[in-house]
Amino acid sequence: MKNRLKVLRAEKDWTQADLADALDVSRQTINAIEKGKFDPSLPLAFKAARLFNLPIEKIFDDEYEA
Amino acid sequence: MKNRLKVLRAEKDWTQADLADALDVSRQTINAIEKGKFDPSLPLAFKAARLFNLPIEKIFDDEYEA
DNA sequence: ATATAAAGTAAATAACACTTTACTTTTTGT
DNA sequence: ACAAAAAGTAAAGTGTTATTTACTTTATAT
Repeated sequence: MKNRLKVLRAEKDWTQADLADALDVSRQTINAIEKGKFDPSLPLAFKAARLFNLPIEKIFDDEYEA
Repeated sequence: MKNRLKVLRAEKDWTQADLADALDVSRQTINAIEKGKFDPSLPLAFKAARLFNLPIEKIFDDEYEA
């Protein structure tokens, strides 16, 4: 699943480590999600949505298949 | 995490099995999610949102802690 | 150019989403 | 009351999300 975390981070001038701290996950988790290695859990997606004050759908992009 | 699946199902007069079929998961998975035993994955949440034509936040309710 | 910060990557492990099978309890209809 | 459908529950197993530690590569600043 694609996401706009890198852009949203850039807008706030945050490093991956900054975002990781804000979301209470490891820096590697942020990196893996940004690189599309795996999808965040729903609670983590909610946390990101609250942090950026955006709906989940405006951060994560589920281009649906079948 | 709370959710409104039971109500949304009722509005369409669907059983847990009907919803499970529509979302391509097992009936037990629907039951467990409805009973709050675990949270759906983000892709499954997106699928439910599409099915009910609602934003994720209108189906799942993450009352945030800390 | 070189030091430093940031980002990328990888392996091992832990935690959780989801499945299958199977059984019990509750609800609904006649 | 009774049968049938729906919902609830549980255990064992699989795959994925997320963690930690640690190392390499890329970007930034002086």
